[in-house]
Amino acid sequence: MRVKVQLVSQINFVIIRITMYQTKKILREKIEDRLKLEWPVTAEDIELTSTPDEKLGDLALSLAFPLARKLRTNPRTIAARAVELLSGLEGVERIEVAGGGYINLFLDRQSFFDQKFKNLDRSGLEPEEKKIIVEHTNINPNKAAHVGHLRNACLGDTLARCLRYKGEQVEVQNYIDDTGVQVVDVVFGLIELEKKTLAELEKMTDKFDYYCWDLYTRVSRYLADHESARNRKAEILKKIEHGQSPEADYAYFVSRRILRAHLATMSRLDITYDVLPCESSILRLKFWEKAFARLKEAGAIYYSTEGETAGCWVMKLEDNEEREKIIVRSDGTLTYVGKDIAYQLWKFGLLGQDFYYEPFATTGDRTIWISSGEPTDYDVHFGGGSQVYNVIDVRQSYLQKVVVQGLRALGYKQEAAKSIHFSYEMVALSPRSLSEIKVELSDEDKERTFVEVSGRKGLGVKADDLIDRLEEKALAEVDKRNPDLKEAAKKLIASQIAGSAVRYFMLKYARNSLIVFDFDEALNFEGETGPYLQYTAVRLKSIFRKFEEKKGMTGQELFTKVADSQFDLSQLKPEEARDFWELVVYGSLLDEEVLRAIATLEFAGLAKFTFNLCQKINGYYHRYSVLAEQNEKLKTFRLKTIYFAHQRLNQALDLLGIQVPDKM
RNA sequence: GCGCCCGUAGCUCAGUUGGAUAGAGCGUCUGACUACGAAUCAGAAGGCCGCAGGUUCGAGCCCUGCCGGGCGCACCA
Repeated sequence: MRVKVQLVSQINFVIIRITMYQTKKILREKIEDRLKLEWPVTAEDIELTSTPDEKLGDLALSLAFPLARKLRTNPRTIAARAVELLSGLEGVERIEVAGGGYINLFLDRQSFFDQKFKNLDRSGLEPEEKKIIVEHTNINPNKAAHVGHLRNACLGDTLARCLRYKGEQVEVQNYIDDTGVQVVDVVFGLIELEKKTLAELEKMTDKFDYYCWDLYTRVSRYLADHESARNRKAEILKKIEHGQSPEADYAYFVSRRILRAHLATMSRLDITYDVLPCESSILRLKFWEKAFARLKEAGAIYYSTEGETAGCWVMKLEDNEEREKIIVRSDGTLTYVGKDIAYQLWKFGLLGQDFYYEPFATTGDRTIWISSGEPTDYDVHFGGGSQVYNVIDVRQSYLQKVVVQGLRALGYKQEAAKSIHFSYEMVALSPRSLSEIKVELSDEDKERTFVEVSGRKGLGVKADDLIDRLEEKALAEVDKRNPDLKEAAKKLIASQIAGSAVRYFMLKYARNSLIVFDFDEALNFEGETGPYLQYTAVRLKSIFRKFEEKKGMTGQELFTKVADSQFDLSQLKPEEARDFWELVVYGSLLDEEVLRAIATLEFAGLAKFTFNLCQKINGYYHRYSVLAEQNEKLKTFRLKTIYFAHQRLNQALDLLGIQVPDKM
């Protein structure tokens, strides 16, 4: 079932962005001012890191080590002098030398607490780009989506969320290759093997993407075995590229129908798009011709007259003079790279031309627009970004380099530098998962410890199958714990749990790490998983629900309206003071984690951070009862503490695309 | 052959861009539900960080070589 889900982002936590990022920023400047009077230090030398243990301090400087080398003296001497120079720093309680020369800072907790909990909306994060384009998903519209596509979409969607959190304007594009060879294969199958008319296809109601998944595999095998059929395939390709033919009508029908299936699959994970640029529109509007003329003019490509590439337009590779990449084939047709160069130019607004658009679908209150080669009634525009992320797996690194080289050759140095290939490793299948989906392996594949997902071979775990299984399992768990809920509510919750499981699973691995997909791991709801994070947030939510029921006051009202001076940190027992502090400091690191994630294009750290935050939260309220606390001041203090943690967690979960139900 | 990536606990993986005692989850073993929700929490065991050199105050991280595995190098995308 497809459940329309609400975006979590708009409601609760618009205001609260308590962050260590800003504290560090201010401290760094002050430290630099003081130290540079005596030593040759710059802002970059002053890196405030966390200490390995809370007892050692809150923030650490290791600059004594490199400085000692430069000044030919002892790190401890430097550190000791630095402590003198930094004495009385605002917001810092004391400074100590530790180890071989670490300078450890202990923040003034009361003032950090007071200040941070008052200045709620000062994050210190600022946008740097005019507009950022994130291209992801990009599934050939000829078959069902599989787990490999899910990794791509989860990474791309999370990147977009992080960039938006930072304050950037983000446009999410999903490129649709509706005239490519993969669609051609399925059209060939429908016409030549299945002998289906368009009218018959339109009557097919269920799982068209699954039907095409099988058909595509059959066609691939058929074409491998029947060389004579390849002429017919080539003919279909040309007709589809040219448009205005029965074959093109099939391609249009297939690609749109499958595209809708993909969008439905992705919406199950709360993933959506702004615009769907189609290859057919690029061809119709002759984007390539413009790019072609410019590439020729700039001498970026040339007509080859000898060797294997005779009769083709080719590009020499910058890093390897020996090699050349064919851009236009000897029969005059365009390779994928050629189209991609034109597309990349358009993304930066360098083509001097835009697509036409029309609405294709809506998710929530957002419209998804699709490109058109013909004028429409809608005055909307896309593209024209100042920075572009292409989320594409690592196997296409070489082609991405060629695209960027094309931009550089045209003199667009800036845009070339701002073209970022977000590469990631593929998803492969374990032998066990293969036996679960009952596929037969070639003898060669049987020797391997894992097998690459392949749409052509039909080797893959379909995205909807995985999500279905997760929902089924989640529904059973929800039913067990909340038997009184209505059926629709249970299903909605199950879908949210399934989504969180998929998303966390796809994000927890570093992008360079190959995922060998295993059902047992993906279906796990305990430990470091999406549902664990969700569960933590749900329990916090219910604490505040109960609080509101009793007191008629929301957590936010308590947090923002009840004065901080009511409670003095020194009244806490040392153990609780420590646990409180650890939770607050850790929670305040979120913004830095987001910036790091963007800088390194690595979300595993953000996922792990969120998980660790959950562990700390669970531990905290396990040790200190909140609503049952008799001392009202202490109770208020604890409520505010977990409210803060709750908000930070909600923000982190929103970035990971994980939704928080009321119960689960 | 050339290029890129990976090798860390029994398994799956982190490791903050060279910093303090290498961390999680799963699995195994102990313990905690008359509940602010046990999808949880507390604890234990488990490591020549593939191997060998080098760089330096300091290396899982950087350099070189080797071993093992993967992916690219199409007139496919």
